[in-house]
Amino acid sequence: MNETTENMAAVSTASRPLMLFNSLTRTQEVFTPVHEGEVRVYTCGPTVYNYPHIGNMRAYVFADLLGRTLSWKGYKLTHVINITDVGHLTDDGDAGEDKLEKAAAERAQSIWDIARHYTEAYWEDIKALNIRQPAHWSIATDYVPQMIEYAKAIADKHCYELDSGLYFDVSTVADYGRLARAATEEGEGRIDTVEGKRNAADFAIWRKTPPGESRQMEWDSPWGKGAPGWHLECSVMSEALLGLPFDIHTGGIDHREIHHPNEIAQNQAHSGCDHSGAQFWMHNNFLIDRSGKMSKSSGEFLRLQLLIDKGIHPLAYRLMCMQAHYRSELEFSWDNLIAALTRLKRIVMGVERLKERLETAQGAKPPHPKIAEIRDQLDAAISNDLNSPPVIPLLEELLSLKKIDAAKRMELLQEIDLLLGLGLETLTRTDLRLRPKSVSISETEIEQKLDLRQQAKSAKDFAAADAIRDELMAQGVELMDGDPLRWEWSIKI
RNA sequence: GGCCCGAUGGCGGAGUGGUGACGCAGCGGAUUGCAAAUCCGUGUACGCCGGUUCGAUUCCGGCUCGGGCCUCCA
Repeated sequence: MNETTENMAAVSTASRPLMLFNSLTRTQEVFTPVHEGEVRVYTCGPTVYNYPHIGNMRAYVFADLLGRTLSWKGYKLTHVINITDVGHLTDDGDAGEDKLEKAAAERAQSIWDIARHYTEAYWEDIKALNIRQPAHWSIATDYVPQMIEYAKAIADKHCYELDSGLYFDVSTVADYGRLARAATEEGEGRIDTVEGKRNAADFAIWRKTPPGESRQMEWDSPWGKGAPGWHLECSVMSEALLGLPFDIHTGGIDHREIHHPNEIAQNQAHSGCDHSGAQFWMHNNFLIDRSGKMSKSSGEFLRLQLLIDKGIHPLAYRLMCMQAHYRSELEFSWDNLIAALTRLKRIVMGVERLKERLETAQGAKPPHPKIAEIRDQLDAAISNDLNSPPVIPLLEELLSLKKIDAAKRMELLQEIDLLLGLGLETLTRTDLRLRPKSVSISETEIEQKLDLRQQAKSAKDFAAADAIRDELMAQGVELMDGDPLRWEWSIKI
C-alpha cells in the first residue's frame, strides 16, 4: 500500500539541516523551502509510448526517496509527476515523428489507447516499487489550452515562427544553458538543424502539422493545427500546479543538458525574471548495464515485469537502488539483483523475529543510548544529500541488537522504513519467495511431498526421505527443513 | 570536435588527511540423520606517476583506462 502524502506526518526528531546537491550550482546547499513548512516538488515523468524499463524507474525511486525524506523532516509535501502523452519526437531535433503517433501506427491502435495502456503499465510499476502516490499526476494533454495561452504570452518577445512551427529564441533570455554548463552553440553539426533557426539551441514551442497531413493528436492554435513542443508542458504544468518559484525540480541526468535548460528559458520568459523557476534542480544518474546505459531504442530492455516473471520480488530492485547513491551510476546485473533479494530476505526475517519479541515483551524498558545513536547516524546520512546506502547497515544493526527493548527498536525501524520504503512492517518472508512464472510442479504438490518426507523422517526412513528430496530438487525445488518456509525455488536466471 | 564524470576487495557499493562501511559470494563455527535455510564469526581492495604534507585512498598536477552528454531517452 502506498501511503498518501497527507498521512505521512512528521515523526522524527531530526535536527540536522537537509543538504541537497543542486545541479544549478553543482554544489550541496542547505535546503530551505520557499513556503515555510511545505515543499513543492515537480518530477519529470515518462513519455508513455512504450513500457518503462527498470532504469527509467530509478528516477521515480529517487524522487520518492526525496519525498519521503522531506516528509520525515516534517515538511508538508506537494509532489507532481507529469505523464507525457504527446509531443516527444523519435529523432533529430524538431523534425522527427511523434513517438506516440509512431507507436499507434505500428500497432494500428488509437494513439489515446496506446497512451492509456502505457500509463497504466507505468503506474503498476510505481505501485510495485512502493513509490508513494504524488499529489497530482499531471497529464500533458489535459493542459493543451494552458500551453497555448502560455505560448501566446511569450510569443511576441521570445519566439519566431517558421513553416514547421513556433520557435523559442534562446538569445532572448539571460544566461541560457547555465544548468548544462555547455556551449550549446558549437558542435559537430550532428543535429539536423531546422532551416531558419536563429540559434542552434532554439527549440519548438509549437509544432505545426505539415500541410496535407493530419495527426490523431492535434489542436488548433494561433500558429495553425499542431501539437505543443515537448519542453512546454513541464513549464506550464509546474507553474499551474505549484506556482513559481517552487522548491525542487527532479529528473534524470539526461534532462540536465537540454530539456531542463529549455524549461528554465521558458520559465524566465513567462515570469519576466531571471529566476530558473525552481530553487533546486536535482538529477539522478543512470542505471547501466555492461553495454552502457539502458536504451529503449536498442529494442530489448528490462522491464520490472521481467524480474517478476523470473520470480524476483520487485522490492529487491528498490533495495538495489537504495544501496547506491542517487547521483552515482549503478551497475545492473542479475547477480547484483539477487544479492539485493537475499539481503532483503534476511532483513525481513530479522523484522519477523523482532515482531515476535514485541509480542512476548513485558513492560517498558528505559531508552537505550544505542537507539538515539542510530537515529542520529540515520539523520546524518540522509541529510547528506539523501545518502541512502549507509542507512541499510543501520537498519541491519538495529535488527541485530537483541538485548535492546523490542518496542524501541520497532519504533526506529518504522522511521527507517518510512525513508527506505521497503514496506517492512507488512512484507513477509513468504512474499519474497521466488515465484518464477514457469515451473513444473504446483506449490500444493510440493507441500504434499514435504509432508510425506516428514513422515519418512519421523520413521527414520532416511532413504525414502532423501528420495523425495532428490525428486523435488530435480524439479527445481530446494528443501529447507529448518526454515519455517520449508522450501524455495532454486534460482536460475 | 566540445562539455562533463568516474577508477575502492571475486561482484556491487559507501566513506575518510592518520585502525578502508556494508551487502552478496567465499571461508570457519553453531544447528541438522546428511544437506539446505538460518544464526554467529571471518580473510581479501583504494588504476599508474609525480607534488603538497609529519602522514594521502582521501588534496593538487599529469598519465592510462572506462563512461556519459552534445539527437528522443530516467
